[in-house]
Amino acid sequence: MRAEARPRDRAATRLRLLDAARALFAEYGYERVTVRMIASAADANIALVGRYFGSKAGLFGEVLRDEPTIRVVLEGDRAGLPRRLAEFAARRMHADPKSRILRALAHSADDPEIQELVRERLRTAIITPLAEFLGDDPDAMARARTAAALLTGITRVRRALGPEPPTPADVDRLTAMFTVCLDISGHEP
Amino acid sequence: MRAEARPRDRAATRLRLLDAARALFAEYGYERVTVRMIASAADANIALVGRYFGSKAGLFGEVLRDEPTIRVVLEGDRAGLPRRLAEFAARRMHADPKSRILRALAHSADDPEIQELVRERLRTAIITPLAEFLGDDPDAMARARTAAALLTGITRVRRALGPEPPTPADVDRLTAMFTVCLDISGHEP
DNA sequence: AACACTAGTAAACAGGCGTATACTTCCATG
DNA sequence: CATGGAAGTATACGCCTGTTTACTAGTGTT
Repeated sequence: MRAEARPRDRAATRLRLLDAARALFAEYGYERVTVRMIASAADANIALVGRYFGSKAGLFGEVLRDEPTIRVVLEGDRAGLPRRLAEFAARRMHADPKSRILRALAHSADDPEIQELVRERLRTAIITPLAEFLGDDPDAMARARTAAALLTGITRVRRALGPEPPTPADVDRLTAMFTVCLDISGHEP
Repeated sequence: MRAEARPRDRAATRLRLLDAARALFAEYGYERVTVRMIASAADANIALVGRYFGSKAGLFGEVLRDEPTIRVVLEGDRAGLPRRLAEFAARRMHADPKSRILRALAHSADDPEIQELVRERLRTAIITPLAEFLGDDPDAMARARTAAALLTGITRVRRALGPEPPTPADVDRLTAMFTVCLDISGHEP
C-alpha cells in the first residue's frame, strides 16, 4: 500500500539505490548489508540493483568510486595537515546524525552475539588493560581507545594491501605515535 | 576411506576443532569461515561443532577466550611501553601464519572482488594522495600507510565499541600522532 | 560375552543470500 | 488513441549457511 505513486524515473531510482547503499555500507560494511536491505531502504525493487549496477559488488564499487577522497583535507598548508587529518578522523567518531529508520534492519541478518563478543574482546584484551596501565590519567580510556585503533588499523591495512615487512623506521615511527598517544615521555638519548 | 582409524577421544577431537577454528578465524575472520571448513580442517564431523561448543558463535567465543591479551606487552617499565607496543604492532605487519594473535578483530571478511575494490580504494583515496603530498620523503609511502591505518582503525573501533563524540583532547592527541607519523613539525604556539 | 554409554557419522532441514526471469504498468511518441 | 519500449514488480532459482536429527559403531564395565 503506497500512499502516493512516484513518477517513473530511472535516474532518480538509481540515485536512491546509490544513496541507500552508501549509507548502509558505511554503517555496516559490505557483508552485513544485503541487497534486500538496500532496495528496501531505497524503496525500490530488489531486481533493480542487478539491473542498474550489475551486481551487489558493482553497486559497492560505484559507491566507493563516488566517495570523496581525503584530497580536500590535503588542501592547505603543510603545517596544518596533522590537525586537519585529526579533525577528519574525529568527524568519523560521531554518530551519523541523519541516520534513517530502516525497516529492513529490523529483520536484518546481523549477528549481535558476535558483535558483542568482538566488542568485549577488544575491551578486555587491549583497551582496559592499557587504560589500567596508564593509571590515574583522566583520559586513560580515550588514549587506550586510540592506541587500540592504531593497532587494529595496522592489521586491517596490512590485510587489505598485503603484508609488508616493517622497517626499523616503521617501528620508530610507531613508537613515537604510541608515545604521544599514551602521553609517555620516553627517555630520548 | 580413512587410512588409519583414530582412537575415540572427545577431548582430543574438541581440541582439534578448537585449534582449527583458531587458525581459520585468525586468517579469514569470523564470517568467512564456515563450520564445514573448521570441521574439515580438524578432520571431524560437522555436527560435533554444535555438540561440543553449542554453536559456531560459541566456538568463536571459546577461541577468543583463549587468545592472549596484550598484558605481556604491558609488563615492563612505562617508558618502554610505546616501543613494545610498536614492536607488537610491527609483528603484525609480518606474514606470520603461526601467529596466535587473533586478527579477527580487524578482519575484513570479503570475497576477492570486494577485497580488490577496498584495496584500490584505500590506495587511491588515502595513501597515494597522502604520499604525494609528502613529496620527496623517502618514507612517504610507509608514513601514508601508517596514517591510513590510524584513520581506518578509528573507524573500525568506533564501529565495534559504538560512537563516542570526540573531545578537544582527542583531536589534539590525534593531531600529535599524525604530526609524528607524517614527520611534520607543526608551529606550536 | 553382553550391555550401556557415548563418540562419531550421514543426511536432511529451514532459511537467507545474490541473482535471474517472466510479467505488469506506465509514458512518450507515432 | 494506439503502441512499443522502458521502468518497475513479483517470484522463483540455485546455492550455501548453521543447525539438528536419526543413526552407527566403537569401548569401558560388569
